[in-house]
Formats: sequence, structure tokens, C-alpha cells
Amino acid sequence: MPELPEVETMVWLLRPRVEGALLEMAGTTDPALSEAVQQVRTPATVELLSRRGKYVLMRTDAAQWTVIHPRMSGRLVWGQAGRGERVRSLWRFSTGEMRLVDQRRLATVEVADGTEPELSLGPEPLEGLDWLPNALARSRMPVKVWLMDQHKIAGIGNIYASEICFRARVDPRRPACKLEGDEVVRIVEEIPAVLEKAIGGQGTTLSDGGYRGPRGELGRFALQLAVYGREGAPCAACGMAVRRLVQSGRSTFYCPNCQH
DNA sequence: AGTCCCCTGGAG
DNA sequence: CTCCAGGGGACT
Repeated sequence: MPELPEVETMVWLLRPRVEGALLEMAGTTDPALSEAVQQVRTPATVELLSRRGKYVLMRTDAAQWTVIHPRMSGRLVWGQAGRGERVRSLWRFSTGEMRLVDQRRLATVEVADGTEPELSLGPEPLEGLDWLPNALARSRMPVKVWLMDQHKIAGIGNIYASEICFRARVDPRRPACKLEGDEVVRIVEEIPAVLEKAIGGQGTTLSDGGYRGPRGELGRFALQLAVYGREGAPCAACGMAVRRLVQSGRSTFYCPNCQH
């Protein structure tokens, strides 16, 4: 479920509890994760909890990195998991416990020694986008597919890619290299606008049970999704029915009137 | 860029 | 039963 804003929110909530804490034990009940989790050296003090793209990274003073990717349904929670939630892994700290809950068991955990592991990700979208116009000009990929390509830009997923195209008034099928100058400008503006607004709302929640805030509340951004998941509903800007199409096997939502 | 795959569950 | 789901890697 999580894209950059949800992962950022997760890290933001966990960082005050985890950084500086003593990691006493790491364990898992899932065979798919045991090889990685067994390598975790304890006890060790956590020096850093950070995000890169949609990954969570934790560094300890044992010169060791744990890299967690929530994929579709994973989530890191502090304290107890909710009733019926599938706990795949647990980290016990001097300050309490962190759990990886993951209904679909698609999340990954990797452990690496030494320097920060290479993740083969494009640049962070909230650290300046001066490079983006040139990068778009070099690709014939449909712009929405391009935005979701983690090697090109890190952290944008299926929800926010549709939302960014809508707010930039760009047809998601348009080849990246064929965007007009003002369309590129709007894409550059809307990427941080959409992501930062979502972070401010502590991520997005859909009614089917994705991300929940610290007290189980609905993320505020969910109410502001303009097109994602709204096939057939009227466009907030013009009233025309929102359409759904499939690009690279993923649903894209757009307004055929507002987005050319 | 498309297809299949990993995995589980909900909706229709 | 089929289709769908916020991700992404390995194929073609």
C-alpha cells in the first residue's frame, strides 16, 4: 500500500522511539524472512532510521543495515499489532517493540553489513527536480508509467502518479518526451505539491483497509484524491466521468476532458 | 512496454 | 468462480 508519503509518515512516527534505542532482539516467524533477520546482530544501538524511495532503512552501531520494503500491504507499527493482523517480523528495543505487519506477505527484509546498501533508485522527488525536464525528454514511456518507474524517480506509486497527472492536466498516456514545456513545468510543480500534501495528511487511506494513522484514523488525504479509484464519478474540475485504463498492468485514472 | 510471478483477501 | 488491489523483479 505505501508510496513515499506513507513510508515517510511511518518513519516519522517510529524515529523518535527507535533512534538511540538499544535493539535487543530481531525475530521472524516467516521462513521467507528468516535468512535476513537471523543476521541481525544484537544488542546494538540504532543510529539512524530513514527512508529512501519506498524503503525503510535502519542502521545500528554494529555497522549493519536493515532494509525493509513494505511492498503492497506491509506496514511497520509501534507496539501491538491490531487484531487479526499478520505479524511477519518483530524488533524488540529497549523502548518497546516494532512489528512488520503484512497481509499479503510480499514485503521484503534485507540485512547488509558495512556501508549503506545500493538500492538502484532514481533521485528523491522532494530534493529538487531541476534534472527532471531533461530526463523526461529522453524517454518515450507514457508519462504516468515513467513517474512510477523507481529507477527514474523514487517513491511515486500508482495512486500519486494518477493524481500528479490529473493536477498537472496531462494525459497519462502521453510519451514523456512529447510533453509541452508548460506541461513539464506543471509536472515539476505537482510532484512535490501532491507528495507533501499527502505527507501532511499522514498518507493516504482507501476504504479497503490500507494505511491507518497512529490511532487508526483515516488519513485525511484520502478525501482529497481527485481521480484515483473514482472511475465513473464526476471530475471535481469539470464534471465529466473519470475514466480508468490499464498501463503496464496497473490501473490509471484520469479525466478525458481536463487531461490532454 | 507487456506478461507472468510472488501472496492473500475482498468484491461482484 | 473471476477480477481486483497502493509493488516490483524477471522474463520477453
